[in-house]
Amino acid sequence: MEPILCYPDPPPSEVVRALELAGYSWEAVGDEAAANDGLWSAAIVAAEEEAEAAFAFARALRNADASVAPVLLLVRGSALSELETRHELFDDFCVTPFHPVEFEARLRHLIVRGGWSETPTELVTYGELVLNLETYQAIISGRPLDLTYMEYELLKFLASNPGRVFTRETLLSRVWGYEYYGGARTVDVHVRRLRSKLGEEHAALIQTVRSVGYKFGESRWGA
Amino acid sequence: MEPILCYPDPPPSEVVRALELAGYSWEAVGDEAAANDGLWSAAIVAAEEEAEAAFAFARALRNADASVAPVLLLVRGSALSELETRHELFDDFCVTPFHPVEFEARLRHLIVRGGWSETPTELVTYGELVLNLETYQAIISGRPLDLTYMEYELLKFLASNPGRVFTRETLLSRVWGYEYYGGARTVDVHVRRLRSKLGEEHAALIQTVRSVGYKFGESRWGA
DNA sequence: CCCCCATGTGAATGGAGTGTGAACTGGGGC
DNA sequence: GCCCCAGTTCACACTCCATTCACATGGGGG
Repeated sequence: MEPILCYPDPPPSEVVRALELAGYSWEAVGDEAAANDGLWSAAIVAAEEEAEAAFAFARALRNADASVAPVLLLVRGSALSELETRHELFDDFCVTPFHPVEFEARLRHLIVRGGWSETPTELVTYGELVLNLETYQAIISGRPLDLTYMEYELLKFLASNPGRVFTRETLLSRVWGYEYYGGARTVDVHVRRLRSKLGEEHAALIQTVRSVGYKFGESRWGA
Repeated sequence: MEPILCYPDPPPSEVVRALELAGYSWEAVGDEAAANDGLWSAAIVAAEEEAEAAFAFARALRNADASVAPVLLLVRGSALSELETRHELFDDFCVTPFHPVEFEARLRHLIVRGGWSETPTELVTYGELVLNLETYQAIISGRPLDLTYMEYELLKFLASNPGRVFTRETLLSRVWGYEYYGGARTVDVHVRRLRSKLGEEHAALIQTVRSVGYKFGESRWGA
């Protein structure tokens, strides 16, 4: 996906934080000249300080025939009235200070509606393992894994909490999700099937902790 | 100027107050039938309570060919994540409780801009499949498909979100409408009819994800 | 008014997925 | 070296799910 254009350079720290949190790639520019090279999936223009300069930048973006990326304007609540005569300069605005969730929702809406790019996919990754939560698919070292529902759920849970040890009882209640009498073997068997499908070289991703349970990946406390 | 359409009837009191304050004329309706008579400069859909009904109303607005009024959605901050797959239903949203000044600014922006995102092409394509949203026709490999209304709607929804898995419940609520009671078998049967009409070679476009639901086409593996 | 087509629902079927018991393995402690 | 315990592996039975068929409903057009 194309990165997101930010103005000014550097952007406000809350913008950077929200972008990183949402997993977008971005790039900051200080003037319109720099904005004309490259493709952008959206542009964020912070008009909290030096509003006039920001408006000028937005106008330049609009005039540049190449870039038709949608513009998200950041503005103080006290400055909302200044938008009244500038509707042509932006596509959406966000009142600062903003909540990161609202910010991301507006950004996503702009990008999706603008048809500029696809939404970032929800992924769980660990090393060479990638779980696509939207498509229920798993890939390791580029090779697709053909997992059943329970195998997928178990792997997702483990990979979402790498390095942490779970007892069989915990796994049964968190993955299977119901009160369970006996049958701790169930977990073992599913772990075995997972290991065999992960293949020889990655089977060690799921480690046995004797007398305790299983954990995924390396411990955070060092090998 | 044409009045502003409000849903539900009566609208939330804060909406009424803000509209009166800003001097807009408005009218409230309780269902989509009432919305089809008359011209509106914008539509405000409050989805704070009974979000599903509100989404269904917004969808009906979008489908009604007559009304092209831009839609402003009111939504709780905690419900922002529900917007993720519903971007086509609205043009802008406002998080409640809102400040009247922000509300008015968004409304004005919508009206002035006239709803900013006209979809450039009314086509949905995936591989050899082409859906013409204006003429309600479907073509695959150059061969026209004779689809019924529900089959078309289902295929449109799936093809608009390729690679993503949807549960039967999600499909029922998103394609059939909200709070549809009854058989998940309904989805299965329609999928089967779609597959048979797609023909042997393309039947695999709709994939079954066991214990989960259905998905369309291949997965998207974000960067 | 009747027919036809679109749509929804229940039941039968076949098969993939899952759980369980039992045999097997391996390692640590005595 | 032996025993015991925990984990692993295997085979099989059974449950649950998707598919498919057959039929009921109901609305629109001829």
